[in-house]
Amino acid sequence: MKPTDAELEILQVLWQKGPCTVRQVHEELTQNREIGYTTALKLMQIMHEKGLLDRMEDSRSHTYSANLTEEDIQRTLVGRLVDTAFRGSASKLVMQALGQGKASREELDEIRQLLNQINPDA
Amino acid sequence: MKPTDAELEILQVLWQKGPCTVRQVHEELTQNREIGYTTALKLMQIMHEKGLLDRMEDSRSHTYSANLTEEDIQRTLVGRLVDTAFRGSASKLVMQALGQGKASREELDEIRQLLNQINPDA
DNA sequence: TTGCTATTACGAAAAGCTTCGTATATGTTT
DNA sequence: AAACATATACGAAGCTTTTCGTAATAGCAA
Repeated sequence: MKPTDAELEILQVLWQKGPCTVRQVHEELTQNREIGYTTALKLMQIMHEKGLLDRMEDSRSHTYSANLTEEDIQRTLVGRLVDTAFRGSASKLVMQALGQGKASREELDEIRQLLNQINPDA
Repeated sequence: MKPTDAELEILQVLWQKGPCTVRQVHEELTQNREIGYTTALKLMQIMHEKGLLDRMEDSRSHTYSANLTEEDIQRTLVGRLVDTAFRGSASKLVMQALGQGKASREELDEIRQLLNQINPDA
């Protein structure tokens, strides 16, 4: 399940804030860019139809929540990117990401630790 | 410059085979999926208009080549994915990619070496 | 030359994504 | 109850991407 760009924006809000009404999501989105209320509503309705969001119809307004975790989507998107842009080589993607020089020393240490867990005797 | 999915397929062919005619690209694409000749042609014409491909009009048939390197596009796509799906954290993406367990021991060693180059005294 | 084949050019249909206007329903306030 | 505010529902327009049919063009073969 690969979300579209607009869908991913909405998922980000729900992952960070937890279950939200359309109004709450819309307010968050307008922090970053202009987008109409009914646009956000429509997107979330479609995402619900697709099974991407759960919906609680408690009160007058509905409360939506993400049906997949952030890690689920990250796994999907990384897998796709490896296949389509890196000819299946996850390590090439890793090298590219590390090469951008945006990771802090602490993050690099974390990665080192993970490497040791995967293949300790190197 | 973010290529579409279909555009990326074509770029992959050109990166691997070097400059190609539409026929050559089309033959390669049909190895993986069904796609009409004129569909491939149209895509390549559009990519040329966008500046994504160069075109040599030598003979009757034209020869196309990628205008950006594989690394250029990889950098763009990784950067976008980090921003949209990993909240800007390149190291989270790296952890996710490594966690999939698809990298061989040799690849992991390569990554270790790169880590040491970036931040040797850890 | 006349027809056959391979190629590009053009246009438009089909599908998916994004956007929002308008209508409708449901509470809330006076 | 009447007016108002807030929500959802619906439908459609606009844009991008993907697809291919048809026409025009250029070389090749008979």
